[in-house]
Amino acid sequence: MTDDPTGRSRRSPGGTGGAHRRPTGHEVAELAGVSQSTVSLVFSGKAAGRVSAEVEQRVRHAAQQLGYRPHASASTLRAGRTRTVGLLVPDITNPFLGHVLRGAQRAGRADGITVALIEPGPERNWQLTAVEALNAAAIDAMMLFGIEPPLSDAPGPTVLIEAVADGFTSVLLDVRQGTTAAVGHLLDLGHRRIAHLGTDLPPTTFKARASRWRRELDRAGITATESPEVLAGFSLQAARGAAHQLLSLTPRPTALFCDDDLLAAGALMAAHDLRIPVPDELSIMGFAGTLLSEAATPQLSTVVAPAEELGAVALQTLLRTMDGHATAPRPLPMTLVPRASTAPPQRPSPR
Amino acid sequence: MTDDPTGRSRRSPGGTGGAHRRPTGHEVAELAGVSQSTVSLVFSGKAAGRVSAEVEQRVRHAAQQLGYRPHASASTLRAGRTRTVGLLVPDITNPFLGHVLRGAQRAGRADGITVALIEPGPERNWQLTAVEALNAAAIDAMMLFGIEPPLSDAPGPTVLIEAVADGFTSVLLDVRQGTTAAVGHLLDLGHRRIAHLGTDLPPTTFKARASRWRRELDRAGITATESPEVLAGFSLQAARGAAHQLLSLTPRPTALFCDDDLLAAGALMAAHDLRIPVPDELSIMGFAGTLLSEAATPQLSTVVAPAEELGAVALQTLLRTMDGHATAPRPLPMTLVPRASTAPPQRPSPR
DNA sequence: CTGAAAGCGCTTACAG
DNA sequence: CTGAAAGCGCTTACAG
Repeated sequence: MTDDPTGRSRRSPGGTGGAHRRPTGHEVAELAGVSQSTVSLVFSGKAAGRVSAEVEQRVRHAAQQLGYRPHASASTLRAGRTRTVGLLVPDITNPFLGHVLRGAQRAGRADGITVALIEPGPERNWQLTAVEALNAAAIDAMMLFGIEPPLSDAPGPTVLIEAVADGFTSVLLDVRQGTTAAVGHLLDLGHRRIAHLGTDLPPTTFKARASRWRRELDRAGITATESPEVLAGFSLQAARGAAHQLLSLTPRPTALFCDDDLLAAGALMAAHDLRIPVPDELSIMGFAGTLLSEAATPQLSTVVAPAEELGAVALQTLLRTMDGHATAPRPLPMTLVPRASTAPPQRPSPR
Repeated sequence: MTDDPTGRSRRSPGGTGGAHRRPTGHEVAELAGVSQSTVSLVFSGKAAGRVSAEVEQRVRHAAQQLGYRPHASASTLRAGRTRTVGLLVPDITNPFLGHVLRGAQRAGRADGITVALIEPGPERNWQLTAVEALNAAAIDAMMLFGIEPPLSDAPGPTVLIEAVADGFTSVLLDVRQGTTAAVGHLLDLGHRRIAHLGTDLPPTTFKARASRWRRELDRAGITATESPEVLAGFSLQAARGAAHQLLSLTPRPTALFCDDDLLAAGALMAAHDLRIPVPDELSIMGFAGTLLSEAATPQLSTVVAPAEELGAVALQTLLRTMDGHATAPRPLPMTLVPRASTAPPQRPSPR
């Protein structure tokens, strides 16, 4: 009784903001002339068949009048779940991420699920961060983006996005199909000397591009000599350097298949350095369909990943995992978007 | 006693994950041979002068052994604050945002503050979203990025980032100084016909660029006729179109000062369309220093905003606002980064 | 169909 | 310096 936790009387400064005390379920109950339990039933969506339609109406109306919303923490504390899932990412500034997050958030909205974006600090690993978030009961479950956990047990329900590891459910892009589309586009244009500007990052998704690229060329009867490959670090400058190597080969490749738009942007820089006109003397294919592919000059032909859908499907898959029905969804198809960086090779490639 | 909220026994699936029950403060207390209150004191950082060093050690050790972390929701419920602040943004895919969020998160980490990224859905306005988050006690306070609220009262403590409105504390980039640096760079290179490719977005930050650009040219004795201006929508294609206009003027501007890297990327496309070599016959200045400026071909000279610092300062300012000491920090200086898209005009501009 | 009551795990005056 | 106790606002069997 002597007790007075006035956390929210501090709510006023900033805007001049009304320092209204939050109404509680009790107050709503009083106004509606029902018990607090009934109010809870209505707001937790468990009213069906337990509260009469008429009473539910009265409750909702009273709540509306008072501006009531259930207190998230009280609910979490009692029910043992936060209805928040974490999206752990190695790099929060990844241009792809915004769309994935948006897709996941929108998919969760209907079920009242919130997605929290979590980036482990530079000094911490994701495992530690995940365990802490789980232990603080800040999240119920998590999605790992582009992280391949070394061991098969995570501290809680987990889904991997664009990553694969033993014992985990993955939500993947169909990069094989995407690669086939990209390389097919170059073949259709008449290219034969199609080099691969890849990256040496560990995730499986990159290896899949490399092997599929090779397979498509094999099928077209193109030899390994005609189609060189260089693996670069995942950065503009690394890609630029690697592209320099590729472009100083004789005969020079007429097309570059790049593992990502970022690498393609680096290749564009290299072509510019060497005064090789794109697409007249060199075609460059990106991969992912980020803003970078649109903003590049010339605009990059690329294979677009359905980033929002990826996020949405990941969230739905995670929800099923939490229910114990873990089923991996089929890989999401990518879409070829030919733009200005690809064209037929200048003359039929000498054989 | 009949009561059994087993929220966390569901934690197992996904990874094979250990379904350890979370330890409570009580269990830590027992192991350490102290009361639960003492454990709480230690973990809420209020131990100084209230718990002996020796006891504190014992508590921490016991906690470590059990893997204890205070339950965030229990703490929130009791203390009346979440230690989470919202970062409300109109567009979660803005390439600038990642850095701002990172800065804010890192600045908050020391104080145990978490930053939640919130994007109102397409159909909802930010006010509604903010009120809901606040009412659900999901956040204590918020930062609005690039949103200028029409009215001076927000539903809770609020700080504006790169936006200005009556009655609110703002955290700003020094875009005037940035503009001076950008335009000064072009003047130093010898340009006189420096056009402005601006945007018609409402935030004050854009108007500041326009007026400062004009002022710098005035000071250099350059007339309005020599320095045309076009305002475009904030998109690549809009910028491309606007740049076309600017570049078909006679005499043609020798330099373009763009309000943002995105617009500069659009200008680069227009120059490419018209076969105007950059920087030989046209210099293009970006603004912001996003990935776009690095990935462009040629790389954009730009004025770099300290995005992480912006986020960090915003968070610190918000914390002070919540304490009632609202003081606007001084605008953060921007840094001129000359790259490959600017060079002296081809010949001394005729006058 | 509705209500009374216990209890989730903390924080916080207060008493000692 | 330490502990006992109340209570934050919900959810959830259980009884009626």
